[in-house]
Amino acid sequence: MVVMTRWLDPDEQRTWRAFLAATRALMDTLDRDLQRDAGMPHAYYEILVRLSEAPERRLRMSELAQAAGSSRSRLSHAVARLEAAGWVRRDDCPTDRRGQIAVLTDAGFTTLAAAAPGHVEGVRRHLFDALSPAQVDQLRRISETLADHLTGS
Amino acid sequence: MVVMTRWLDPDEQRTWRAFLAATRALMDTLDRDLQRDAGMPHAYYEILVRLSEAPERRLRMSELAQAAGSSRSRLSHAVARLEAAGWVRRDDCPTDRRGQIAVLTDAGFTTLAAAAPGHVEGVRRHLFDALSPAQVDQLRRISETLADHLTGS
DNA sequence: CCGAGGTTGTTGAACGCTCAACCAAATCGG
DNA sequence: CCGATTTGGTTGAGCGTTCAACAACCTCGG
Repeated sequence: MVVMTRWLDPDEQRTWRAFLAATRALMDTLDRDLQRDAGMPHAYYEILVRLSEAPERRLRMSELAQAAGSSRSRLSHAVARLEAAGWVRRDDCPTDRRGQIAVLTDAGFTTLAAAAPGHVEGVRRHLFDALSPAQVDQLRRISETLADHLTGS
Repeated sequence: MVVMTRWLDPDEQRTWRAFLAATRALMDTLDRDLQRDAGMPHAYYEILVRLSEAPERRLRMSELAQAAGSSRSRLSHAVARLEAAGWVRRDDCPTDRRGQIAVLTDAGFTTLAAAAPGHVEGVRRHLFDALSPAQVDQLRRISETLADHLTGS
């Protein structure tokens, strides 16, 4: 059976391309700034953030992967690098002998604290300063809807 | 001089994290689908799209990089791969001996035509179907504002 | 016409991500 | 209690991106 493709109309085209351009430019900028100023990509920064917010700054690998929106494999590679940098340590899990627990070290926390102001400033300048309060609200609703829609299917 | 960091308030935090989660999930999904169904990452798909829309399906490397939102280096590597796949050809530029012109081959066009319906369907399902018409309009304005703000600074 | 400086495009190394394969440990069904 | 299945995490290969360095060419002032 032949199914007709529901192509994008001109308005949707325009929206989609603007969305692509905007998100790419935004992420590229933040990523480059973070790499330059803190020596780490945004994905690693986010891992450190999630760890810093966890009780005792420790999380099971799989929970950390979930929180950071990362695959297990990606996280495993990433934590290996973060461990080599001295920013994260691996502990064995007492209740599950398969488990590993990633722990943010003091050095990791210090590095994160040094990187955060510059990064937040970038997010503010490149995202929030460009939008009206109403648009920020719209963006929140849109993003939450999309995130629900994508992770719930 | 010490400058106070303008931290994100809770609403901004929530917006930023939802935005991160949504864009990451969306791009990951589309990228994976495209890789599975068409054997190419989204960045390569976009290069083929831009070429297909150009007069005679040919563009100077630097214009193509601009159009696809890519660095020169990235495009150079990408076109090398696309050429190896037989989807793109390189011609010399007649007016500038430094120049190279990327040309979409018939095989490239055929591959793109085969990949497009599935990809567009994905964009529709994961983005437009989840949003109201008003939200699509909001997203367009927000994206255009951000893109202007980022590329114009 | 010449040389300085800018532009175009490529290259190779380092790095991060993906995917599939894999091991070890936990859990489930009978 | 035992085998089958599932879960947690790691590994290595292949690929795409970045960055810095580079070569070739153009351009513009003098």
